[in-house]
Amino acid sequence: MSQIVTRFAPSPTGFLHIGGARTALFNWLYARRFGGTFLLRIEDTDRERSTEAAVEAILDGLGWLGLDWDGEAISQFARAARHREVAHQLLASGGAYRCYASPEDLEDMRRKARLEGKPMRYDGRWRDRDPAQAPPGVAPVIRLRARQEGETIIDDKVQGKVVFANKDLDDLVLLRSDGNPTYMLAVVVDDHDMGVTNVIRGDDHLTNAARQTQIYQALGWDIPVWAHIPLIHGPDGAKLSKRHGALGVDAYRAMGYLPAALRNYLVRLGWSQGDKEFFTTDEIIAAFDLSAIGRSASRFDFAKLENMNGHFMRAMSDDELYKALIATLPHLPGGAEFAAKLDDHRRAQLRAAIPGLKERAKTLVELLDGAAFLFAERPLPMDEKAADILAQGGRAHLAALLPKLETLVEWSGPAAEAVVRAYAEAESVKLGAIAQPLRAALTGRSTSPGIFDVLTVLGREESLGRIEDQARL
RNA sequence: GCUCCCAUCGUCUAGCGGUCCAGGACGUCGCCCUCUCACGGCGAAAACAGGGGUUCGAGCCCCCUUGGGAGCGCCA
Repeated sequence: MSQIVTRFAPSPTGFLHIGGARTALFNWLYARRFGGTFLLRIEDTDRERSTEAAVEAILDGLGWLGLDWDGEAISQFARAARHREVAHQLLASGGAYRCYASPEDLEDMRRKARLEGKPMRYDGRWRDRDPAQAPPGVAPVIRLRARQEGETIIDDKVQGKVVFANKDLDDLVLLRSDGNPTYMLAVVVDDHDMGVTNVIRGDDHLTNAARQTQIYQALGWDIPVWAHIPLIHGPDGAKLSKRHGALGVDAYRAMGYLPAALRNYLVRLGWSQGDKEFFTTDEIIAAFDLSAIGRSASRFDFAKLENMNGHFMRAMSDDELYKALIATLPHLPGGAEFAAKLDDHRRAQLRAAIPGLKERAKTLVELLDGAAFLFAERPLPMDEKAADILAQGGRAHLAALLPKLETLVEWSGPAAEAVVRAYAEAESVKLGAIAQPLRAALTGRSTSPGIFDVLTVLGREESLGRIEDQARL
């Protein structure tokens, strides 16, 4: 088997959205699976809409997702001369011809086609016309002299065999009148020159594959193996657009998702291996194959992503998770302010709190939120539920408990627990009746990690201070 | 309109003619665990779009209908 070469070819007209990320992932996986090469090509031939910022966003997004490409990213625009060369080569061989039809002519064709209920098709008026008849002063385009009879067959790894009648495919433009290549030409030339063996992309390109096949044939080049994967839809089943769901991958980072979780989720959207849901990246690489990809579009479901992310967080070691949180801080809402407050003491507290926190968080955002009590300053603001707990007899318990806690020689979870339990027993109340007021006083909320863990992480001085603040009111 | 693709629980999916009165996961709802919230455990409700064939037998094959989607540019 020859060496596999795949590529991801985004156009830098905006951020890297989730659909593009999945396409990149599949290409990356396929290359990694078969020991091949994964290339990146920026399709920046549309100078009007391409921006440097978008290129940056795409590279950043791929980097964050862990999809490393081989070699330098290639700029399609920089290869325009080569595209022109190929167009002229085709012209010389008779595989293409100059077309002098004006935009108005084309508009007429379009109108007529619509009137007759037919799809717009270039009528080939210059296909066999003597160029001597060219109207003066009109810059021609170069069109492919496509086969008009027979069929063009796409043997697709995902879609199966798809047949297009050549009569339905017209003579596409290869080179614009301004001398710039079209996407169709550029893709074929670049994929060929880059040695791309497998083209994996969204199935919105399926009909393009037929047109590109014709170009390959005219050039006498080998046709790559096609794999057109189904698109992702938004939660409501409609096409993923900026209105709903089609966020840039940076947004997913800001929502606190882990790259490994997002990869797992994305690959399971359309690809499966029996009932297995969770995969390490190595497992996916080992198991991935195009033949297991379904052909129907799927919806993006945040609930499942979130659940999956929670699994990944819990599966991580405390150290890894801690590092991931710190590294992601600049991207999380409120993360920058949080980072500013991080001194050595607080880093240690945060690290110590991770085991209790990670059971309760599905995203890094939730993890950060759960850690908020560590950084709260006395006197703590109480949320509504916490205030309720304290108002309904909680304060009295705290006042009674405080001196007992103050006598503790050794400040530890088990020691504090012994005191609290003894007190609850003496008062003939359930542990919860004491734990909840404590929680309220210590965190300002009605939910938190185990209360004895909180006591430990906060330390003696801060804990007693917070309890006293509430006991005194 | 034309061409092409698709169709199993709300969602992602398993199923490659009999072992499926359809399995798993998320979500939902109970119960258990329990200092709260989570986690975890147990359990429940929940689907083969409809209609024709083919076959001894169809979720799996064929056709039609319906419903989704994509493409039809001198955009990519």
